[in-house]
Amino acid sequence: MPDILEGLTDAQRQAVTHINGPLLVVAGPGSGKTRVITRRIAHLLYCGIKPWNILAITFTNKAANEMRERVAALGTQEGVWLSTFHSYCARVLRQYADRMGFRKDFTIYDDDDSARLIQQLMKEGAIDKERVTPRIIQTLIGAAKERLVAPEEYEAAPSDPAQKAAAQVYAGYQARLAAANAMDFDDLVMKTALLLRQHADVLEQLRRRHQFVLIDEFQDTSRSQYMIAGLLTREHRNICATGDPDQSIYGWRGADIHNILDFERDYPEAKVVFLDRNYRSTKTILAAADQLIAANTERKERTLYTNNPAGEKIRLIQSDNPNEEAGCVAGIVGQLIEDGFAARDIAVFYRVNWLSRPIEEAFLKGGIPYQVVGGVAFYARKEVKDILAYLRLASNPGDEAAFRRIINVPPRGAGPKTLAALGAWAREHNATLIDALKSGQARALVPEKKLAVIDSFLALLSKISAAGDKSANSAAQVAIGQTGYVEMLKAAGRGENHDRIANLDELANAAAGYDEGNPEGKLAGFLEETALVADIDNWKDREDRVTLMTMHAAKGLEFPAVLMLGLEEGILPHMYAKSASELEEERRVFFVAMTRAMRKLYLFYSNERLLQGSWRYNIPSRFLKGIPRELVEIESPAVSFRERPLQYRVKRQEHQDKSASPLTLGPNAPKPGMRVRHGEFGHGVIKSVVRQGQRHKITVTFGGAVDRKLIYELAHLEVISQA
DNA sequence: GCCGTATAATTTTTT
DNA sequence: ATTATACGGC
Repeated sequence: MPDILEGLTDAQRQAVTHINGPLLVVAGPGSGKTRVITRRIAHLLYCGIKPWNILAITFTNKAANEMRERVAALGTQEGVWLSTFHSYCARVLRQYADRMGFRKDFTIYDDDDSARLIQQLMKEGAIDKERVTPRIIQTLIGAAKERLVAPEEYEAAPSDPAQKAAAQVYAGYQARLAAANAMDFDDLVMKTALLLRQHADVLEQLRRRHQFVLIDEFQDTSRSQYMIAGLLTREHRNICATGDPDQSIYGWRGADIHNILDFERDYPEAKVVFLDRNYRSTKTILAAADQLIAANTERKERTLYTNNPAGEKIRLIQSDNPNEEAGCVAGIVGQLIEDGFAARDIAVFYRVNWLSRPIEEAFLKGGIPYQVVGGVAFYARKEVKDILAYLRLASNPGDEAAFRRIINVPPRGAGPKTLAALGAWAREHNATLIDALKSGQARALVPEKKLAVIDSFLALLSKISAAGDKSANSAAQVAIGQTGYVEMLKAAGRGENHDRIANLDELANAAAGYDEGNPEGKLAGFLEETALVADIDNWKDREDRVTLMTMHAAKGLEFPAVLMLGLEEGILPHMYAKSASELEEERRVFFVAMTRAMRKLYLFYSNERLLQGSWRYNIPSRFLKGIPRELVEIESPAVSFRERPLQYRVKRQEHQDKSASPLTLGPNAPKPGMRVRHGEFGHGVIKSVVRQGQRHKITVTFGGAVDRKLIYELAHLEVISQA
């Protein structure tokens, strides 16, 4: 067992070497949980378990990929099932699609597609959308699916207009999805649960395949996900759940914290391992977080500890308004960079996406390189979604959402009236909109002049489809190059459409990248990947930029320096959080955010903020009072920060003039002699470097003359000094 | 009936 | 920034 157990604590070793029977690992922030999971998989393989008998579910694709790499570094991992819950469900459903009445090339509708469909059904059903928005109905239907409630079982409280509207729409919504051979995100999970429940032979096959099941971030699994896990493991009971109740922050999406809190009730024989030692943060930061979260009641009692140094006090900075706050953030970030922090070591977190705006402006002014995670994600860009709609429609002619999106983009003379007529025909004949375009009767609805345009549209789709059988990239090339989309952008362009065209190039690149990694995937595989990417999956953690992201997106990450914004009543806790349990979840969001910080933590609140169009005076977040006073240094920007952004701005601009593109600095390549700091092993000196493609395999001599082999790009090393 | 332009309105967290 | 909506021109 060469390296598998090396450097593990007792508790970690217990979790890694436990093989048969249920295992619960309650892992505090920064306690080496990912390490335990990857070593555990490596250990299972070492013990002779076949890779294809291991199923590991992670919260994001990024986590899955990271895990795949880390397991590979310890030996082979070829064949281990490693994916998110949604990807796993999609994969299973494709295999058994016929059992659920779908074809295996079904489309996955994103939130936007499903909202549009609901809106359309509301229009057809003449439901007043002033009082009940599509969004509310979407949430209600999602909640019903989470409880595995079918449309005919859905019961609405008579007094609730939103529920009544949902009851009216739900059946039609499912019917239209089925007609389009499409599923929404909630269907992926619900239909998988139903598949396992209703088809004993399928369940049997899957049970036999997945003999060892690991589920990470267990505190954020939903009831139906828990049910899937339970069905798969009920017989062999080899389920390993890892997570932390204090980091459960997706309750609004159906996550049920009781899955982890009550794990031992359903698996009484479970071995439980607590990982309470933190290797990430300073004593100060950890103590503050530990004290804060102690106020919650829905949790497992524990006390976090660390042997790391006490470090600096947490700094609490009050501003008068968001602009001042942004100026302070830019000032502090600039100072940190001057003090030797790399931009990639710094992160700015906020509860709601729109808080990033003023910060971006301040960073632009200050010449601070940054990247925003999420917000308007790449795949949510209009032009990207349009081209993807062409690809989707070519791949699945039933995809009504895709059809409606692009039938008239660029304009083909098919407006609302034509579309309504086609839609009526399609529903009457139980056919797709594409069928409607092809049928003689429906064609009679369309003016003769337009028929040629329609025919070339249909021909184009066949062409894309044919290209899609070769590769995703070739399909994308056709969709971008031959739809007239780019010409349309250019014609409308007053300069800014260059960005859009560049985004389409990037889409083609993404498709090419997919083809390279998945030669068998073709267009359908690429489409599935684009449907299930998370914002965080696109985070370029190798680029030397300051990261801006929501506190939710920050889960699982760590940064030497963290700045948290908008710590005010109404924002964190958010104004929508009312019940006691919702407030506890808000506190956990705060906890998750602060425990990302390794060495420096800054907390910001502003006295005034623009909320929903009007300026409001905010009071500081109640959670700030949950942090022991002696761990915090309270500062007013007027005293220590107001001038710094200006100084910094001047400096950075001078620097910018000299360097051609300051925003594209790559990470420094490792060199022997370089002094580095590792979160767990401490300070060390790089002894040797071996290049492996994009990666560098390095040997580092840490304090106490211990040599360790690390992958430079994965080890999260802090560079103390160059060689 | 469709197309283009202009105007106003709107933001919790996300697979 | 995107989208819903209205209006005038074709």
